[in-house]
Amino acid sequence: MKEIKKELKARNISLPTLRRLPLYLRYLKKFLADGEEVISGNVLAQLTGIEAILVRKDISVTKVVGKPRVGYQVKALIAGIESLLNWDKKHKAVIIGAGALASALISYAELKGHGLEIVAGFDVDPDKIGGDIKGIPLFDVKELVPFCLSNNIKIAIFSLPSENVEEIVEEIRNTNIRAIWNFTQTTLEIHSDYYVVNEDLSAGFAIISSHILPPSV
Amino acid sequence: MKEIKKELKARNISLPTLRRLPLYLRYLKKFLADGEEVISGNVLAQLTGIEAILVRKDISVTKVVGKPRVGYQVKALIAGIESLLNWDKKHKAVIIGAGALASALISYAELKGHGLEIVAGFDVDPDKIGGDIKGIPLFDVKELVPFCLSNNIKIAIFSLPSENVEEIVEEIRNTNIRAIWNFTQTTLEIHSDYYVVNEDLSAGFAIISSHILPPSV
DNA sequence: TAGATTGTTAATCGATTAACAATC
DNA sequence: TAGATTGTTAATCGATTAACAATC
Repeated sequence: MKEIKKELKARNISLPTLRRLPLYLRYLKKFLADGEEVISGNVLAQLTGIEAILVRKDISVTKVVGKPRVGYQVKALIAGIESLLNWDKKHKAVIIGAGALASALISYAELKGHGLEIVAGFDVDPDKIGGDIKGIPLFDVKELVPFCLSNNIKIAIFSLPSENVEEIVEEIRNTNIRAIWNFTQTTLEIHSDYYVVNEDLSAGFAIISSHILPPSV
Repeated sequence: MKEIKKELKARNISLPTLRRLPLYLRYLKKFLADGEEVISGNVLAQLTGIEAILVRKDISVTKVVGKPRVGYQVKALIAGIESLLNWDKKHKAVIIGAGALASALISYAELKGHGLEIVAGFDVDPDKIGGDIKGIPLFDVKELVPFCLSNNIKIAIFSLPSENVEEIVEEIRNTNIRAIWNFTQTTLEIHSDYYVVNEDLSAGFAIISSHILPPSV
């Protein structure tokens, strides 16, 4: 795991850059669908609302080179971003906690397009076990470890109540899971065995609400 | 709107700080529930996984002062953060697009605890109109503007397909909405009339997938 | 050729971290 | 008092932005 981080660093790929690449990709695909074959950094900047110089800096990490006076090949740029993000491959994942958020993530078509294959959900609720969400089967959380092992799952998505996070983390250490996408309210430390991305829905709302003036003002 | 941003800047409140405050708040509430009355910056750092010096820096924006050798009053700190984020007030909001993501946000209890009151959902689907999600009524999107006006709604949550974003933004300009929490795949520019927070689910996945090594390695 | 655009190197900006005096 | 912890000021670090040479 450490080597990967080091490698990303050596390649000068920052987390902010990684976060912006999907945005470029989205507009590049639209641009391609419109029949355009080349795009300049300036145009991509205008479409995404990101500074042109930052667009070029970000693109540089893909090693895709553009032609001065012309721009970048849209297809090559799409391929470059997808390759960098490993979005040209399939990623089998499990989701733990089969509630409303799990439904939302399973239903989120764009992620499927990026290679995310959620192959199973796990829950403790007997009413859910044996059922499915949009065709994704739901199993008893007791089956988590054997399922992950026999299907060589590398990614776990956490959408379960905070109370149960700790025990699930322990169980996951007996699997080949290498990355946890964590939507719970428990912050997970990055561990040498697996990489963690903590999402915090309240963080976005903090910005929203702090920008709302109290009624009196 | 510009004055708000300026004011935040004048108070030295950065976006990263705003994003971390909910995390502190979460652990402070747990700490309080455990019967603790004071907490040191170091302990809060350990709980949240954030550097102690950064914790103190972040706390400083709340104007809550601690006692050397003792720490911060937990209740005062909670109150300070909630006040800063306007989480001590109710915020009526509408959600546009009544799909799986809307269900997840409506079901997300923590947001309710932060004062977010989603009072109505809007959709174009006749099967959804007239129904509800967890008791939140769903209306025809045609009723959006009159509803927001007569209920003085200040916050809109976007969870609709990208194709329809533009027209909804236009409609919203005829309301008192001051903030848009945008979960669509269309990036919205911050406008002088309203503040925007763009969420991008693919951004988190980009970090996850780029940290997964290809099978051969 | 002239000029627009890329890609790299340097400068700036802002956020994080360190140092340390103040204080309980 | 002694020493732990706060809060502020300064230093560092990293990301963004600017400048500009290379090039098509």
